[in-house]
Amino acid sequence: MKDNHEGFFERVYEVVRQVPYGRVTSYGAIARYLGTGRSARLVGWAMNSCHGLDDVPAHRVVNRNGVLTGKHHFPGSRLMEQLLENEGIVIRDDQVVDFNRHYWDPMRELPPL
DNA sequence: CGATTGACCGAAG
DNA sequence: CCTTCGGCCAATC
Repeated sequence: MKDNHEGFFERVYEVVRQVPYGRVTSYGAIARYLGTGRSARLVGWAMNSCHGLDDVPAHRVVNRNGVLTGKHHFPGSRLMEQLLENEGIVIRDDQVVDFNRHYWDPMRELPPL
């Protein structure tokens, strides 16, 4: 509880870590929650560094379209899809079915900064 | 310190 | 509908 914001990553990780089981969120939503808003790419960048962090369920983070954009970065070919389906989420054509229903908005669920 | 990039988003052609 | 472009911000080369 002191070096929380060593970098932008830690802040992203913190939000992703709070994503409940069986839920998904988007990069833009996290970015907006952090206040960066227009820098959703930074969130994706942070995920690039999330390799090795088991506390950061990157598979629960998709783009605003509900498409598993980062699935290509996961080991294997369909690990991300399997992880999501393992949580009860249905994936079809690399896309989350009923994304709106599984969507978890940090701004809506988490308290404001 | 300058230039590049990156798992995005949104708009425009 | 699909492709292209710009922006925005931080980390990396």
